[in-house]
Amino acid sequence: MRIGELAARSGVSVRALRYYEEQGLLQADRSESGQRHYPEAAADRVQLIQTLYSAGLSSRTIAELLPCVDARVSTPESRARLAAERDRIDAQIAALARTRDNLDAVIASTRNPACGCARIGEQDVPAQASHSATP
Amino acid sequence: MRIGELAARSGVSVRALRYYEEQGLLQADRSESGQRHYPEAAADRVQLIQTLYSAGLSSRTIAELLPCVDARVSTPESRARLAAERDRIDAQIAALARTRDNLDAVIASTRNPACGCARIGEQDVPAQASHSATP
DNA sequence: CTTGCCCCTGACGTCAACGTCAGGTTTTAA
DNA sequence: TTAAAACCTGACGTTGACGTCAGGGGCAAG
Repeated sequence: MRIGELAARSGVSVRALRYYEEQGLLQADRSESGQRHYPEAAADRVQLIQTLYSAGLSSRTIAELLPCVDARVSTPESRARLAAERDRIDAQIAALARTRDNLDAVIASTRNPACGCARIGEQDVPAQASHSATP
Repeated sequence: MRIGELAARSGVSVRALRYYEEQGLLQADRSESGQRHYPEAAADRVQLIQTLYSAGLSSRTIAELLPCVDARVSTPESRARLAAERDRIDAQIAALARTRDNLDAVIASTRNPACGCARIGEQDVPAQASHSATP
């Protein structure tokens, strides 16, 4: 399939697909005249790329990890890299969950202003100068 | 306290604090000579702002929501806004969890390439799956 | 007084993931 | 055959949350 159809199928722009290729995330065969031609599986790959982007990975990181995902082989370094990204995502999930709970508390307190609910931002930070770290 | 100390305490840059003020997220008293002066509570507020940023909220959204957090009152619109952000964060958490599970599967499969683990990116796509014969 | 550190206000620079436009070629529909 | 649609390669524009630099002021210590 050509780039327009892939864009339509995967829900990203043509420009984005060309950008992915530029970043080494997506390969394409070229026709005689230079037009890109993709196999069916490209749609899944684009979905995967989008998923990883939305998880906060950069193009460079994705480019480093995709080959080992493709081949399903990993060096110790790539395994460490994968595990590190997994842990980063875990931490991000935890932080988001705390934020969501805080938002819920705010919603509850603003719904009924008379209550003595805990204030948002007052989690349990006994010491000072602590970054957003593991609870 | 002055801006340098607040920056050191909250772990963000002086530039960021001035930016927050510019965006209407953080108020400061001014000394005679124009220097910013913050109360102790400002550190907590900066933490909150950082938390909301890291949850993917924009300056504008934060600026719209902070007053109702402060006053703990909400109009129907702001409640809806808060709930919408909460739901967005929930969805983001779910997507991240799926990505993390995918990453775990990749890690497992690359750790032991001989196993027949599911491939990443194949979540629930019941459409046709024409695999080239990968043993 | 002057040295050094902190502070001020602009204002331009950065970076990533694209959007968009220009100018030209290829493919497809009429 | 021809016109529209799709594609190509540059290359510049956009956005958000700052970084960084320039140029100048304020204040306690030596």
